[in-house]
Amino acid sequence: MVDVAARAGVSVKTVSRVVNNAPYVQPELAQRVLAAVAELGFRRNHLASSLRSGQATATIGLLIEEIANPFYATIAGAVAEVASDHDTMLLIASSEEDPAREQQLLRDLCARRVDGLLVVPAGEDHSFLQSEVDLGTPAVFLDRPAGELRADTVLLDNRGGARAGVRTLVEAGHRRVGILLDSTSVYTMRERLAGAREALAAAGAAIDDRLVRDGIRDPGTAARVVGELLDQPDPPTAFFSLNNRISLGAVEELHRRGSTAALLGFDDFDLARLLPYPFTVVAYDTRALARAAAELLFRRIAGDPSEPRSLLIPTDLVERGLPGR
Amino acid sequence: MVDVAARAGVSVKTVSRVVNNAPYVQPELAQRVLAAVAELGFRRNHLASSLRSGQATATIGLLIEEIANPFYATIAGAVAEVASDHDTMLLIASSEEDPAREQQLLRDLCARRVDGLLVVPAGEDHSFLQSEVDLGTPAVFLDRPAGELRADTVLLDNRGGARAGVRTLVEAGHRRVGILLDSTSVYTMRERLAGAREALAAAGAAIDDRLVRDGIRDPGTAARVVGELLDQPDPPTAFFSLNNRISLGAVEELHRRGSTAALLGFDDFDLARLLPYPFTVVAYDTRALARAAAELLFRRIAGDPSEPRSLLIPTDLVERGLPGR
DNA sequence: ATGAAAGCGCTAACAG
DNA sequence: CTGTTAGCGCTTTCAT
Repeated sequence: MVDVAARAGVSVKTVSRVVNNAPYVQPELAQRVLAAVAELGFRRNHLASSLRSGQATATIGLLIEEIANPFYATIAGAVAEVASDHDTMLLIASSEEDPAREQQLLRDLCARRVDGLLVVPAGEDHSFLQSEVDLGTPAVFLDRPAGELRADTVLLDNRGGARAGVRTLVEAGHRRVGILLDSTSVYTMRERLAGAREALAAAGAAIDDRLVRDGIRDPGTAARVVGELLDQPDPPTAFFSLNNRISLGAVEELHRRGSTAALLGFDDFDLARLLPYPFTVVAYDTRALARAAAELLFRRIAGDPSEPRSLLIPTDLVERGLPGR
Repeated sequence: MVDVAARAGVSVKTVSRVVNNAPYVQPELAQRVLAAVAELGFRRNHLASSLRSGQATATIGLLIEEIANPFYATIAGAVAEVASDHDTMLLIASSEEDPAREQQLLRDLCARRVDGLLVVPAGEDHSFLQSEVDLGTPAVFLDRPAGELRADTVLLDNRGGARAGVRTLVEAGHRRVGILLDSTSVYTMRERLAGAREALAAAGAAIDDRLVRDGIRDPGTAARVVGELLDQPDPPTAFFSLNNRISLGAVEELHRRGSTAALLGFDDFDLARLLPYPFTVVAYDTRALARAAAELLFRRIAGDPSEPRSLLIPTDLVERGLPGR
């Protein structure tokens, strides 16, 4: 900038004004400066700029589990759009479900002085963020609630969606429902399970805990567990799979066996229509979830001082066939 | 940092040393500093640090078309892993296939003084990056070659993969092959088309340009075009679809008609096994593509001064059934 | 409307 | 081993 100023025969401050499109610069001087900028290939150092001006790195941090996962990729895409509307760049970090790593990454994002944080939390305690939030780095949590920290939160209606879905199973006459999930250590799984329990309880159906199977991490395991449940005496007449990885394995096994069990899944699929076994899903709008969170964050960045808010994104039951009992 | 130094009764330099784990600090002083850091909630300002130290923002920029697209999400995931190995964060920007936007985003990334750039190019001319590269911001292009810029490039073997795939069609007796693509303005499509032409030409099959259809952007259009081609006199006996969006539509239409045409697709599917119509694909390792590019970039960042390199990632023919003529 | 000087928070270069 | 000083590139403040 000093070089540009020298070349244009003006002060650095004038260069700064021109580069930032500030008013009150004579067109003639501005021309000279622009010419010098072009000749010298000058590019403003954004780091120095935001160091001096205090805030506004025009960057937000997004912390997710894993960017390659389509759910998080969809979130990242929607967030990127909102960020782009605010001329803001996106720093993306993947926690890989490791709370220690999550904490380190969040600290690092703060050290880079992002304007705000969008977090799909992995850990249970985010109190370490309190000082950052107090110091003016707003944080919005999405998909899962923050632990030990009062902050804005945007969640799916996991419980309500599961309840509505399982209610249709009950209404179709099913009482023995096999429930397949990965881990109760994940908030969304607990909520979905609770919703299922509520719907069954409302029908006066005692829940058979032997039909609830967790630890299912991949389609192969899901297929095996479905087989085991079907092979036991008094097998389930319906299944509720709590995410789409599990649904996939269930579809395969039910199709393979020519079963007539009903299948309900949480999470929609792009290709559900083409799969060889009909099933109904509890769908939701991932982009709406992410957009709501991002827009809330930018409102906070703009200075909205109101109390922390909790938003709930509704789910939608998409019926694609559900055999009765 | 000044406050921490005062509190610990040491100089700022000592604080700096402690915070950066520099050697030659008495454990006792280090303890005092660490205590002061904790009490004051001090967090090092990464911006100021990299401003002063010249380089090393520990950030790389990734420019892609659209993060929500699974192909790019997979790339981002693999890049994030490599970056994480180098304690580096990832700034992701989506060009949305707009060359002007691409240029603006790349300039912005440079203004933020990223240590390097990973680019899936959208535009045809990247000469504007020359000065940045000369000034020490290395750039590696992936999936498509850079325009008007000598730079490292990592590409898929689009042409070879298409050639090998279509050769199997030819060997199965097919001579009339319908070719479905979105746009010849995209490098990868041109290459795949060229590979298909080569394989057909090698078999002495005159290419019927009426069987080559472009402008197919979605599965619905793909299905319609497949129908049109099958309904014309002397229809194709096989189809080659140049990406998986198109393959999806083709699968649907062929299945719907109970057709016996062979289907070959470029791009593999997660769920290909479950789809209702058998087809063979030219598969490739997207993560390998991204890893190779990222590793090359970090080698450049570390100072590798050798000539720009071009890497070619091989493809793999996955046969899942291919009816003969 | 333009410029001079100070300083954002940190680290490099030197002293001690 | 520790401290002092200067300065990264920019913007703020206050003159002019």
